[in-house]
Amino acid sequence: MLTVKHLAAVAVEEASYGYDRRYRYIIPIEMEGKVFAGARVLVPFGKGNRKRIGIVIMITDTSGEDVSRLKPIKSIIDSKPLLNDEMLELLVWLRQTTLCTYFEAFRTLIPIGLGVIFDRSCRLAEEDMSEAELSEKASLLLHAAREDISVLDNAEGKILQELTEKGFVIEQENFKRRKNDETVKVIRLSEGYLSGDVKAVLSVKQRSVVELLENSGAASKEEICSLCGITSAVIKKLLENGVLETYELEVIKKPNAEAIDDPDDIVLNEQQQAAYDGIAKLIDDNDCHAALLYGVTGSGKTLVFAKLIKHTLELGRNVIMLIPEISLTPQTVERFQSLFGDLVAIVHSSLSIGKRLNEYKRIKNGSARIVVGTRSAVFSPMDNIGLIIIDEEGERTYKSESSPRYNAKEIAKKRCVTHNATVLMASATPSIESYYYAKNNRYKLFELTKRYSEHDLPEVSIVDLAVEGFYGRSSVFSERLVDEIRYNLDHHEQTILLLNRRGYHTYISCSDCREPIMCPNCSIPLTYHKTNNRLICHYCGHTENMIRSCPKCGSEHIRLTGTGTQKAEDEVSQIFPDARILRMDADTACSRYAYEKNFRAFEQGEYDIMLGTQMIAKGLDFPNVTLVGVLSIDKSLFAGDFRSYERTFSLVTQVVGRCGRGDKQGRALIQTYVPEHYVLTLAAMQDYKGFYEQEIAARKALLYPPFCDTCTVEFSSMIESCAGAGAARFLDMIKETISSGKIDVPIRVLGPSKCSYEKINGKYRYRMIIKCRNGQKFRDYIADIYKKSFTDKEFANVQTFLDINGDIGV
DNA sequence: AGCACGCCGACT
DNA sequence: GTCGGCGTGCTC
Repeated sequence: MLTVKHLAAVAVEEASYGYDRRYRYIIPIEMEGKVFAGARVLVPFGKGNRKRIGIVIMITDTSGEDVSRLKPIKSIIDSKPLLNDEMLELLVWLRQTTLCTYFEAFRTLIPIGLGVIFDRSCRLAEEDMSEAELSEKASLLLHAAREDISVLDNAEGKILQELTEKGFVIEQENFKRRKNDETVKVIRLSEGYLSGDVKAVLSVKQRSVVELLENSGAASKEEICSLCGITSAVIKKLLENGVLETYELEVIKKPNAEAIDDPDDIVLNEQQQAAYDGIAKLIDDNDCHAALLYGVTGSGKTLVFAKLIKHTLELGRNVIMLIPEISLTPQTVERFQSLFGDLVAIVHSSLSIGKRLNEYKRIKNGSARIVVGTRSAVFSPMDNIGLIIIDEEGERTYKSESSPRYNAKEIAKKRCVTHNATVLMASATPSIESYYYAKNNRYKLFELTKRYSEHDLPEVSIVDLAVEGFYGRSSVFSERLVDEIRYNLDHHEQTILLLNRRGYHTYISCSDCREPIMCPNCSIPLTYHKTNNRLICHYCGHTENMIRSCPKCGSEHIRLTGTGTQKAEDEVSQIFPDARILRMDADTACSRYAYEKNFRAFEQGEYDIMLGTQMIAKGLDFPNVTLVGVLSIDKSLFAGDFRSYERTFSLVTQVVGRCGRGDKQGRALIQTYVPEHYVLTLAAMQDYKGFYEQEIAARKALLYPPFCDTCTVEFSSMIESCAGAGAARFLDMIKETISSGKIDVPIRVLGPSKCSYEKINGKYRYRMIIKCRNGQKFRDYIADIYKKSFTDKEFANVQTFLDINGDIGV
């Protein structure tokens, strides 16, 4: 072997966790110095040496080692690194802590617009060569290809390789950007015309175009047309005869955000100032810190954030601010744009690919210094971070539910360690874990207990549905709630109604055999939607026509029960025919634009009542809302996850906090069958600390986070018995480690058992909960078993995944 | 996942 | 004897 100096440790795309490793490749002499860690390369992989995209994790010296068994890199995809050292380290860490593959981690670190699709095409060499040395198979293939080139696409790797090596076939590798950068087509005078090689007799109109471009250099087609008063036909002709040419100009669009407010104008009250001072001191300290800002609803956390951001920028450092869901917090986003203008970059998943790439570039080149965004924004390629804010830190949207199953809070902490920055978590209802850490001094605790407006918290009443009369048969409204809504309508004040079920009727069953009508793919009852007279599964999206008779027994006595938002809307409009009602749920508001438009219309008083699912419960600020009605909360309370109480408490507290934000006192009514339940009574009093004391005691007694970590292992398969067998085998593998003494971490295994919704999307699901101590030792232990499952035949038809500290219910 | 190697049964 | 079944193991 010649002088090979360096090797590249490469992780390949499309590797399952079972063989996702760093593979070492020779860096050929001609690529010496051109291959970088954090850049992609194309490598031959496996027996067939099929080309795969790989990411270089590391470059090492050969140090004289025998290198003859290693393969060389085929070609370079990125001429410079996409990931810097911090991001590379984050990639490796993400894989290690969430048990995902290198490429799954890689994909979350770069915007989708930088992804490449690799495709291979082959053509035959033109020159004649002797075919004598070809093997029989290769010769056959060559002749077939001369008839029809497409046979090469499906050819056996080894034979094709022979033909390429001997020069009969030339392979071309094409990398396509998944989507073009946001570019504009620009027209300029061609090189040929400028150098005088292209001569043309120009018409008057053509002359005017050429003159324009001689002066301006380049312009878009539309600009030329309007400035010269011509149609595109003239340009087309000029392009044809080579006078003009087009090229793609990459644009970095300036967002049209202008700073119109000054953060210095914000005046903080005494409590806010105290919190600000304390947190600012942490930032100044230039060491990593974690802080929790517990502030009741309406206490003005956003103002404190604005001041802190301003302070951080003045120190020359940058800020990431995470929010749970961008479309639900348009007001927050607008607020920050009006304060900081185009220093703000907005990052979330409903942005177009081009826009996202654009924001990514603005962050990377330093022109955006504040990132406001959802979960994935925590990976923003930002240098010199001083502060990461996580607003509504208890929200479940910070936890990814698909691989890599990371929690943005953990990523934020990790990045703060690297940058010596401060992570600030904030909420009116912090997660039990966070508040526990704050009380135990792992986080610094700051509190805002006063509401910003002079009004007290709303007056909250719990309505006992077992006692209180309903307004009518099959109504979801108690008489009391109807009275309160009427009062509000009479006084021209606005009302928010929360109902956690979409659709019209939520249960369709047969009166004779009493069977509910289920989704064919999921073990979920179908929901009736009146607007299109169809049955819909809210899990997999399956829809079918409304049935006339029971599919089981043929009876025509179909019963429709249960109320969703659609029926509730119908009911409100029957009771109050003149009320203007806005329904907000996943069926009415598909796009972010629709959300914003509707919220704004409601804010401007175009509606009297807003009725919706929990999307309307949080973060919004409508001064004229003085009544909040929660139609039914019981289902959320008994959802079967150990976090159900915490989530219900948070939901009720937050929605109650939506009212009385202006200068009028607010009222809230919560309808329930369990009026005595401590979660509801404490939420009614907005007593977070009381709730925390109850909940932390329960967590301790039953051993749940923060007193342990959880690792969910889910097994799914189209074949029910396979899912069960996989789960049983996994448990056996754990047991083997115990009986052979190969385990040195404390664990407690629950299950495996069928998931409560046993079948989703046609797949049967089992899950197992492992209570553990989430550290490197446990992860190594469980990763080893997980890896083994990939080669175990019990798992042939089973998909398995692990989720550390995710949801354990459902 | 995909591909080759290898070790047993039905065939020239 | 050998062609091909798919079980097993590896992928730099």
